[in-house]
Amino acid sequence: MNTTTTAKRRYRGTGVEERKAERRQLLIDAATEVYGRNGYRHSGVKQVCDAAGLTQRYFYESFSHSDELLIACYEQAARRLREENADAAQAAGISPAARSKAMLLAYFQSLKDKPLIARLLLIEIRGISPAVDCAIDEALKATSDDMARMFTSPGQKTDLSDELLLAGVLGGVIHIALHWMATQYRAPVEEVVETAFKLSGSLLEV
Amino acid sequence: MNTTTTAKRRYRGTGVEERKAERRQLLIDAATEVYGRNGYRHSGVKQVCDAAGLTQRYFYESFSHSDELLIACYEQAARRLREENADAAQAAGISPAARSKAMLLAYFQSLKDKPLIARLLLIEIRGISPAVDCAIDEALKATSDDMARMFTSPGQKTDLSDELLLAGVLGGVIHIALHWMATQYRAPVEEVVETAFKLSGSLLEV
DNA sequence: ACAATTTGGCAATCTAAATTGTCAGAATTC
DNA sequence: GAATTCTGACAATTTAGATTGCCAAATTGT
Repeated sequence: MNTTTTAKRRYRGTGVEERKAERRQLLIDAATEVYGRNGYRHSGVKQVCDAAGLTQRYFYESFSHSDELLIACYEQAARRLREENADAAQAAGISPAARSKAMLLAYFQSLKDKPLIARLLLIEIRGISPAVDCAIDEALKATSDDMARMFTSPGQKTDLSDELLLAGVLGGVIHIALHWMATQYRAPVEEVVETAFKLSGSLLEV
Repeated sequence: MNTTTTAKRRYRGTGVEERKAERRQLLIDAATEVYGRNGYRHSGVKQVCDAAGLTQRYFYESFSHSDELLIACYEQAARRLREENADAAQAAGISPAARSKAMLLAYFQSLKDKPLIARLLLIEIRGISPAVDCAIDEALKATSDDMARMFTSPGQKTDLSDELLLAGVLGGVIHIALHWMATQYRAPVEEVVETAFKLSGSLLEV
């Protein structure tokens, strides 16, 4: 049906591995879209393959379970979001307040710009399988570390090792995002950032 | 097999409705246990019925979908928890700080005492179906309202209508609980309460 | 004791989806 | 242009579980 995909076919020219990797990435991107739209547990292998323009046969070429694909999607999305946030924070100078605000702005703006990814990252994601939960925990831990770094000035030796409080602030930020999403992103992003910043005040007043 | 259940059998003596209601409650209690232990999506109708000492036939007598039972379990657990918290807060006097601390203590203590219910309420619960999500949102909204009431002294006219901030603080409290649970409730409850209280400081400084 | 009702167990059915298998035709290499 | 490899479509198989149907045993009212 799709002769557009034919354009990239060179088989033997580019090694088998490369084409295989292309298909894998195609599946990840399509799945990110589908999962974000329907939710993981309301999407099937077939649906994802159709969206990717591939047949089910290729699904099993790259992934053994559905979970594996979900994890790949989640990790890709989470990594990109973290990178964007880190870049934004970098660009904001060294003041903890300025950096954390920049980071929050980047975070919320991304969620608004890519609502499907927001859904993938924040909703319907827990409890699929232990492996998925594990990937989530790792991503949250990494984000939590990022946050701790934002709130500490370079020379400062403030102890932001209070994991519980960090987890709480991060959870708060996530729920602010969830509430914002549930209300169709009605509030302006600046207001949301301000609210999240207020919440994280407990980290600054050490 | 169970002749213990026979003790309550009186059929015609107690009306059909009453026995039906008993069975329904039996299912809810058993399901709360099973869902808390395995997670909803890894539990089946059969498993729940076995745990309740009833056959699958009776499941369909009281519920048309599995979802319906899940919602019933969730609502019962959420309602009880809110009641306990409200009672604890009541008993703590009128100072907002004292009341909110009492409420937080009651909340975390309950989660520790009933880890299965904690799992049911906080994990693996989102995204089952729109109806379930709706029940969750309602429960969270109610809890959020409770919180707003705790943080306002009776005579005060402080405006705690900032839904976004309330959602954030509640989310933070939930994630503190999640982190606590994930680390086998290692930290003493007082410390957890203190952390949550610190986080909610942004509500008091108005 | 006997008829009527309720119960519990389990088999049969239905559904949906994952996973595997087959194969004809397209593209590539030589 | 013939042999080889890759592709896409789809059928067949498996699996898992929900949902329904049936019946013999237990319980009750008379």
